[in-house]
Amino acid sequence: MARPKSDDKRNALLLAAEQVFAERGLAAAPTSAISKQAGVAEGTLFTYFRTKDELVNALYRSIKLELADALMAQFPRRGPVRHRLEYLWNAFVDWGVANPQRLNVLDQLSVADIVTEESKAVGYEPFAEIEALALHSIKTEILQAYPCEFIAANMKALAETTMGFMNAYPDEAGRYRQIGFDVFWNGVARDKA
Amino acid sequence: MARPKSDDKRNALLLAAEQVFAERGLAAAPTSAISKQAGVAEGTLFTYFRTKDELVNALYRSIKLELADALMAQFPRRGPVRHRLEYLWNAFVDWGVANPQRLNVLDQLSVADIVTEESKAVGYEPFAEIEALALHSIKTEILQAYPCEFIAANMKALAETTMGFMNAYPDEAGRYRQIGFDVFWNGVARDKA
Amino acid sequence: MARPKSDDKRNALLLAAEQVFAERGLAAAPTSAISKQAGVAEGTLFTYFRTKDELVNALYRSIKLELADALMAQFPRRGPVRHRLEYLWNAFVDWGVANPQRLNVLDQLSVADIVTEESKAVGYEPFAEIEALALHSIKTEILQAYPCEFIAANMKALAETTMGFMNAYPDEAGRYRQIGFDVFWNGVARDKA
Amino acid sequence: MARPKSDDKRNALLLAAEQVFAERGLAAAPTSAISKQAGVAEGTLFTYFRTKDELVNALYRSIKLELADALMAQFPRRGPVRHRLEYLWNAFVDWGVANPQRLNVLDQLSVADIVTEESKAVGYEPFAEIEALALHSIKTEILQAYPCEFIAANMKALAETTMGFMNAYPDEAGRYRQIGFDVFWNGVARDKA
DNA sequence: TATGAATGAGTCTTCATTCAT
DNA sequence: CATGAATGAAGACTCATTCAT
Repeated sequence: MARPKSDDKRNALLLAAEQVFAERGLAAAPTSAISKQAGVAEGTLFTYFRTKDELVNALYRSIKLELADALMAQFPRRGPVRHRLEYLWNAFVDWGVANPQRLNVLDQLSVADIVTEESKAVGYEPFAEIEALALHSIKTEILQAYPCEFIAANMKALAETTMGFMNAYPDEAGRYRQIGFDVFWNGVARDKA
Repeated sequence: MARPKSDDKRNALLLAAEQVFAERGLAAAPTSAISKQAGVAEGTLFTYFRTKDELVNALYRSIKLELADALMAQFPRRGPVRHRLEYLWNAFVDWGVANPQRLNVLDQLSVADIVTEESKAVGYEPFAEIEALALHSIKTEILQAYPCEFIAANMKALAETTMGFMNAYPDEAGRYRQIGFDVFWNGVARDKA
Repeated sequence: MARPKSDDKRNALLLAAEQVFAERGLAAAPTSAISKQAGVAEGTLFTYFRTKDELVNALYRSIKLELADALMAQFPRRGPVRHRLEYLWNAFVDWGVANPQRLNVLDQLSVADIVTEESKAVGYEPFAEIEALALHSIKTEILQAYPCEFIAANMKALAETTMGFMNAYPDEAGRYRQIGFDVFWNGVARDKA
Repeated sequence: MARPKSDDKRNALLLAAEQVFAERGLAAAPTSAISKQAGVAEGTLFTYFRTKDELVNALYRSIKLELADALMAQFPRRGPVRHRLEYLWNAFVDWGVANPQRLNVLDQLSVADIVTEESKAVGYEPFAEIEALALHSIKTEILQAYPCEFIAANMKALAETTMGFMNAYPDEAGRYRQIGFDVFWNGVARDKA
């Protein structure tokens, strides 16, 4: 499809949606509030996204993509396994702490049934790539013989938990980031560090 | 009393709410669908719960209570720490797999802002007892010197991840239950098993 | 129709209706509020009045009847015309000031279309009698040659206006009662007093 | 602007509200009936008036304004007091007889507690001007030494009574208009005409 | 007869979406 | 393409009335 005139407007709408969802909750967020926050007319939203659901799904993908980029942009392709995993961990956790609103919305979207399976698949794609890249090069070496996706899922779960504590106790954010990773590493590595 | 308010009907409404929330999502669940599913008139819902929010909060508390009971009813007060933690793990995970719908709704409610802080506090109460009982007796012995709530939160996160895999791969449910616990235990225990 | 058991309850309901209408306005007065105020169950109201409309009409008649009684109980059958009219005036106005709530409700009911024409006729009956008694014995003497009901209607209108001022400025209630009557008398009498 | 808000539609809604209130009573007038009568969709009403209350208040003000205009447009600024008062009387009474529905609704609104004090104040404004103009120039001359507002209130009360008779007996409307004014004038003037 | 839970039509209002300007 | 008024299908909640107890 030919893109509508302004990418700026599209981005403004996505950003506005994120803000409104974070403030009022996904359920109670009318499109009118989103377009207002974005500084465009109510009808304009629908020239960029055919329906509200489409906007929500686009937002989900956009956040997922940005997150994937945060993880991969500087990912070290070489070096000790522990270092590389810790790099991923820190990149993930730092992103979440730097973008609490975005993380919050991502949480909401992840349980909302508006997000289609297709979007979830698309959103997962870059992570599959990351995992493939990171874990595959690693598995045989020193991690437990668990399914690759299981390890990744656990990492994600522990990282999100850790973010929660980092946000709740900013003074000890550094410590939580560290012990969070320790829990993960000790949980899945064959030998303790 | 003319016709006393029936506990059956109240429970039917809670159950119906759970089903409808699971099917259509918390956001898109009209009270009319709930009363219909419960087999009562639309108005009847409001003689048992003054508002929709009140119903949602009651449901949250009810699920939390049931879950607490599933964990605590047979909880072994003595014995090796590992055993007792594994008991909790299995009880939680088995409950979640046996009640996927209920767990799903609990997840939705946990991020919904309809659930009040008070409800969250009430819902947390029985778990505080678990934590006190389980973790306090443990901390000094063989677990890492992490904040008690951090360990609990990690346990919950890993357990929910594990449940996801148990549901996705029923044939290997037993194995996932086991390795899930291993990840947790190795992550937080001072010495590997 | 055979009267239900308790006249007390019937009166309690009428009184309660009056209070609730005065407080919340005729429009926003649910029957449940009335029965609660009367100290009976919601259903009980409907054993004394088949419908809400019937209750409203009964209340209208009851107030009208009480008012008529206030006017006629001690009405002087003899004496100078001016005195007797002034007696009526004072009785009316004093009743309204003593029962502002009842007067307020009467005003609401008078414009509400729930009150049937029949009720209005019935409510007017005693006043017709009063007028007949008072004015007929008077007309030919010293009042203007206006239709009897026109004079009565003017008297009522002026009296209600006067009551408004008496309620608004209680310190000058006596004065308003007096000048109100003067306006009426000078308006309809053939010669100024 | 896309489609500007149309004054026609706004007026249609006010007129429709007036008709529906007159027919069914203020209490039993759903907004759906109003929008239907106005020939617009149910939702449209709420783009012109945020709430039903706002519509009601706007209607009150609009009627009051129209009435004020009917009285003042041609009001004679000079001439004998009696003439000028009679002009006002006739203008008021003629307006009421020509717009019985509007007058009826005004009466309903005047006792309804939906109409705010602010609206009442605004609605009274033009009449204050009338009073100032008419009565102030008069008080010292030939009227009784009554409070200005008391005279005005009596005038209104008598006028509405008169209108009732004019409507009830159209054949004698002219006569009632005359004798109504006579009652008023004789009631408040220092000397009989 | 008294009670109050049960009923469901009806109320005001919101909101995603369309379309005239 | 941008605008925002128009639309009408829901949605949460109320309430007069019924009826099981």
